[in-house]
Amino acid sequence: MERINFAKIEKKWQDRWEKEKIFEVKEDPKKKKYYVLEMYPYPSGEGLHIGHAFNYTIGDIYARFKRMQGFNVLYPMGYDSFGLPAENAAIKNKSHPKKFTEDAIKNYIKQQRNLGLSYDWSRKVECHRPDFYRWDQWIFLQMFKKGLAYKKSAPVNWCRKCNTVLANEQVKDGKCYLHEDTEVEVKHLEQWFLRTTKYADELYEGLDKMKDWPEDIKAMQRNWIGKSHGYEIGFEINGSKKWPIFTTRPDTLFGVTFMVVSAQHPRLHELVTKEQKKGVDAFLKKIKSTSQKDIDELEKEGAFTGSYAVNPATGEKVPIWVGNFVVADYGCGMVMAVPAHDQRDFEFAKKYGIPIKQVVAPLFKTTEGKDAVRKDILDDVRSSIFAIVKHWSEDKYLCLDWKNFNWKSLIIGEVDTGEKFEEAAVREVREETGYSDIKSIREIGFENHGHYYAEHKKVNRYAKFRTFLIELKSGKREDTREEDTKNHEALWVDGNKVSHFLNLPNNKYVWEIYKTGERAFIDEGILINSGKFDGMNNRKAIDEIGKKFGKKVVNFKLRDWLISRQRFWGTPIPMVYCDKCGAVPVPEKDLPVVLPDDVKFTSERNPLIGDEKFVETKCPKCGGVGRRETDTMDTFVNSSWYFLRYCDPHNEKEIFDKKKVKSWMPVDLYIGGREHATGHLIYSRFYTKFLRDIGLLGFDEPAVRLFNQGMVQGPGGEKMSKSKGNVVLPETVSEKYGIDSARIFLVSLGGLDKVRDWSDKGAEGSLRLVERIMNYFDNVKIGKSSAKTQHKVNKAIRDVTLDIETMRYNMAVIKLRELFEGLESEIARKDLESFVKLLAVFAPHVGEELWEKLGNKNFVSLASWPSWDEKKINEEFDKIDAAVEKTVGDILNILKIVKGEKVYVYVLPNELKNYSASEISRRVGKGVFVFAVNDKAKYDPQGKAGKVKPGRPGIFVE
RNA sequence: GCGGGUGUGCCGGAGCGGUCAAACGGGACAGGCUUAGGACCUGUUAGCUUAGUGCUUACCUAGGUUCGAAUCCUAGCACCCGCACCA
Repeated sequence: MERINFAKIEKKWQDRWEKEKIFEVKEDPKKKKYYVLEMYPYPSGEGLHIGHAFNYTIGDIYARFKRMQGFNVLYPMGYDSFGLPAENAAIKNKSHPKKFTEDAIKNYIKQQRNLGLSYDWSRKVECHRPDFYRWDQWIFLQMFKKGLAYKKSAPVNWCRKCNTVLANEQVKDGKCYLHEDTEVEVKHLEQWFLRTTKYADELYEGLDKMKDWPEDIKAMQRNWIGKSHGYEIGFEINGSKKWPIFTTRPDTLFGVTFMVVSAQHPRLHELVTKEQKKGVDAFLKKIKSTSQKDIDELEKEGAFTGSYAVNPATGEKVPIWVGNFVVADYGCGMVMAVPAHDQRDFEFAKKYGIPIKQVVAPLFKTTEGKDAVRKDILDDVRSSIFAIVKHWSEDKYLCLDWKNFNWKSLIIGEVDTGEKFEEAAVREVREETGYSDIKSIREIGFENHGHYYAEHKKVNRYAKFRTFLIELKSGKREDTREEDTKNHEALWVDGNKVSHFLNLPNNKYVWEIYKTGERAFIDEGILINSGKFDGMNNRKAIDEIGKKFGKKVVNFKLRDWLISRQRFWGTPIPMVYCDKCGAVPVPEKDLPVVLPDDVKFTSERNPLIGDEKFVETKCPKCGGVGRRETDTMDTFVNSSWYFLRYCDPHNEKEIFDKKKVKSWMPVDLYIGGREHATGHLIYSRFYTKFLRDIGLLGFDEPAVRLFNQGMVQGPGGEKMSKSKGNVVLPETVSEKYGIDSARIFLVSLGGLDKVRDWSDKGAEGSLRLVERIMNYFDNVKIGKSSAKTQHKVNKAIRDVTLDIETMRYNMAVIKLRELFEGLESEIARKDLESFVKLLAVFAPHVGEELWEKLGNKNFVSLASWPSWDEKKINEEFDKIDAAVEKTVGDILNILKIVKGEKVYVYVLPNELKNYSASEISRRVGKGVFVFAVNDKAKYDPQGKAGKVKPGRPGIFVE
């Protein structure tokens, strides 16, 4: 087959599309709008790789599809052109980041054009241009007016490599999001923040309504915003002021034995007494010197401040510690510590010898079987013990087998009046087993309660158990009384078999605690040591105790967005500092504050700082000497609203025309990477809500539907990277297979949201398809479609339409393939055109070429999407195909037996239609003569065909 | 620890109650076409078996629901991803 010159075809159509501006759109009240958007890229010097191509192809296919369906499709592209790499490149080459950036953009545009993407290029936005970033500054001023932009001193994340601070969202795993090898340091600086927390609740609750966003992204945002319900409880400190603390577990209030304040708490010094200052300072110094990495596995540490708080529930005085595990800006920066019921507090208390007070006890209530609590019998409340008795020389434990009750237990016993628990444990072991030579005894875990029917005593027993480990010194035994031992047999059980041996849940539980080590009890249980709340279920007690001692509050993990960056290549923050007036906003009429073009990039330092022309200005308020803010904004500020600017990209009077935005927004389909889940995708939601509240927008969320594409990896399943040398470039791919084949290949590799590996073999497969299609068009006869063809075409239109709609492009391509396989050598023009239309969204250049070949003068890109006729779809045809399939198999089987001879095959068309004979003939190859026959008797004198089962085609051989 | 997700043939990957030994592609193998072919066409690709069939074992594992399960439920295992000292 002659090689097709894809490069020529691609160029031809890309030029025509551009020349005739067919993808440029205007608002049109007569058409329904559809806004398809891919996250605009940072124009890096490296250009696009095949992963980008995949990303854009997803959107392009959808945009083309919607356009052909008659929607007025807005499908723009732009560049996130502020950012560090450009600045670093400028420093390296002693040039200006603008030059670097604009070169990179040119390259991007060229590459994207070559992918055949149907962007409306007239709407391109580039955020490094003053006509864009002046509106960043304008929004900042609106936020400033509303108190949503503010400056404060705070501990901030500093990246040494970026030489600037970072937002919380830009710190991943303690590392900088741009430099995975660089640990973020903490610095205390005056910085500008945007008050994202004002919208925390709406950002959180709004997620429930976003049905067309992926679950995982919404989960990540929920987790990031971190809404939690709890109570604020005031603790009196040092006899005077009340400090509030936040807790989700007020049910454990009676168990508070100390308080912990954050080491970063701004009011820490008020708590530290003279006597303790030295200790606290030493502690603070120590934790400052620990690197972020160590903090990850850090043990809980702290120091006593010397102050005390009063527990409002018990009136007890408890010490206040400073600790490294309390976050300063979450909740109140101080926590009530309940070591018995919080694992962190538990570890801290163990380490510093602080008392542990249990206030919740696990309850094991038997509700089934013969031991189930009986309703008609009163409870008998008793104090009881479990004893874990360890063998004097081996790893064995003494257990009881209660044959008549089907219990397998540890040593269980009741505490007599006036007796201590330990004494009872020792006594019970002696009475029930005879062992009496004890080396040591210690308590294990917490009190736990059992509620069951005790058959041997005929009572409902409510037992409060404490557990003791008793180690024997020797096997010395005393005599036992028969009445104590008649119900059970004492056995020594191997340490690793005890867990299987025991069959009572509470026994299993205390054994588990003994084996795995003691820890805080955090599960559901019954309150104890809690005054009048004793006996209450702790879940219920959360509200009961919370209400009594505090007030209900909601807390968020989300922090305000730190937007100051100590770098040049970003939007200047429009503020002026004046000795008299303080921080003064630049008046709107003076916007934009423009980045100078003539600065020298000589060092790592932000060159704005030394640029007197930029810095020196007048105070807008008093006219006196003013100095401009030299920090710039985080680049995520630009991406928080760029999608609005596409609606009205050249407006010089205002940020955008409200009417235009109203007619295009919100984005109907937003495509981009998962990595933006908790950054860009939260920021842009925040901006949308703010702009709505100042009256510019009439909707709540920027994007109706979000789609996260999967990553494209290198051939071996490895991430593409320059260092590995496995980067696949779209240019190379285009040259080898044509970009249309590559587009088809990329989207056929399985779900679009799944990871995929590039493979040359796979791309060849798609190329074969494209070549076969083009070849078919060279030979096809245009005439009439058979009913079968009509069936196939209509069914394919229906299926492909649905598959594209639901973004199952891989399935759509398969349906297209199947359709193509089934096309016959003669076909109606309309059906052939439908096929081209379906193909054209995936393979736009080839689509146009074939469209033209069919004699069309317009563009298939603007043709209307084919509709299908349900009446033409007849599943019978698929059954016939299956029958043909089967018959071919059968014939080939027969051929194996009658090898080498001429074979005549007669096909009885009980299931097959007449035309199937030629299809069968084609597939079984030469040397076999296939005939369709109607008169069975005539061709089948022996009646062989009669043996054929109904529902299958009959064949027989002459 | 919390949260999201995934487990199917040699590989990628459809299927999500019967029409499933399981689409489609890739690979491998066989045959045809041809001077030749890495190009194209046709077929095979769990095992056994038959002249068009039938059977067995199969969709991570173990149970369950059902006349019937790759598909639904329960438990477990494995892997991937995100967040994580958030009180």
